[in-house]
Amino acid sequence: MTKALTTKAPTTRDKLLVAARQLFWTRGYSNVSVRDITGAAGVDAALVSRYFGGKQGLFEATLAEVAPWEALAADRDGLLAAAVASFTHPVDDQSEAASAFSMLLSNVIDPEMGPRIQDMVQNGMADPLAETIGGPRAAERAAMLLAVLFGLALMRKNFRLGALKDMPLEELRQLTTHLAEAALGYRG
Amino acid sequence: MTKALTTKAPTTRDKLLVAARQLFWTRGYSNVSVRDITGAAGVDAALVSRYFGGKQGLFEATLAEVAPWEALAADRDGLLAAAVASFTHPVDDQSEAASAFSMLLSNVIDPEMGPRIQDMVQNGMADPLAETIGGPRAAERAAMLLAVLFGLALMRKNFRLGALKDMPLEELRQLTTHLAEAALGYRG
DNA sequence: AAAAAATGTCAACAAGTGTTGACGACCGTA
DNA sequence: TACGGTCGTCAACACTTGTTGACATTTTTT
Repeated sequence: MTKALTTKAPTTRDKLLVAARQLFWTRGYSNVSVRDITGAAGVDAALVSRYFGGKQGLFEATLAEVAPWEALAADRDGLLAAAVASFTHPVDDQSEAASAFSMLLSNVIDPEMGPRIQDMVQNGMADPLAETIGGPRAAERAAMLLAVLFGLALMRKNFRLGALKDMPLEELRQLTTHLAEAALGYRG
Repeated sequence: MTKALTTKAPTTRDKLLVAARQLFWTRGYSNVSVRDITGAAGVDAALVSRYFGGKQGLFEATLAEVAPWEALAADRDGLLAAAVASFTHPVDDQSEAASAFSMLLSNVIDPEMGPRIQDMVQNGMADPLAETIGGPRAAERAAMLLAVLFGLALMRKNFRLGALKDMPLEELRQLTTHLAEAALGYRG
């Protein structure tokens, strides 16, 4: 008999995945040790190698969990609103989307995982985004939009600029939309 | 007699500072080991503790070298041009300004040095920038401008988005100016 | 019940971390 | 010539890193 439908006690593999994602996605790959993860998960350090083949495999497993950027499901008209919405969460939001973006920021700096993250953003965000935008200079405008979104997230969550970090969400969306419109409205 | 005016052979202390800055400012504090630095400087690893009291002291010494943001010397009219100029270098530029900004990016993620960097940007860039901008919502507009500048630098140098990384500098400045104007022109 | 597979525990490893102290070489001054 | 101070070299330290293998335990299958 397989897994029941009700929520069961989490397996060791799942405990590791949960703890690994929480730590990797906030502190970055190199700044998290295997013992940090296994300590948080309450399991033995040797089990990382057993279940995932090692630290790197565990990180890859957390990457496999990242869902495609929801804004890409929107059409050209709804794109701006969807993009802005997906980037404006409360600062301490732990949701999938919020964590995923901060994960990209925390790991693109990493000497080991940087190239891996670059590919994810280029192929999974910038390229499809340019396709949705269409028209002349689509790639440039897509890059500008991402710059605006990531830049604001960076200033708010990582640099913790006073003006942004305590701003009401409604005003933040307004301000983000203003910059995003400028990005999409760019004409060489 | 003190140091002569002509360029002399660099002292060990200077060799360490040069190597440390190059490595710390590109890879981030935690991703650089003392032996990485001393190896690059061609010096024994023990001398870091002797001259700077330890790895942390050496990092602080490199921070002391960072010059104030030159754009802040401009008045309100020249601000935009100066800000854009200070952020648009060739991707592989090794100049003081270019390295300083990539250093802020690489180390704000770091669990140990993050808060230190946050202070530098808040007090050394955001606050004085808001003062220069003046008027209503000066702090918000300053934050937006920094978000645009850092966001574009991030997309270009760290995420290495195809559309930006090979773009001619002239076009990059044009595009950066467009977004920067939008940031400064924001009215609640 | 017996065999086989999966699962967890523990100690240890080689390599790398930052840091320290002993030692000798050098160089200025008394 | 002696002395004192700075400088660089070397070995070692205590600690953390990721990973491995031996062993015991539990679960599943035959």
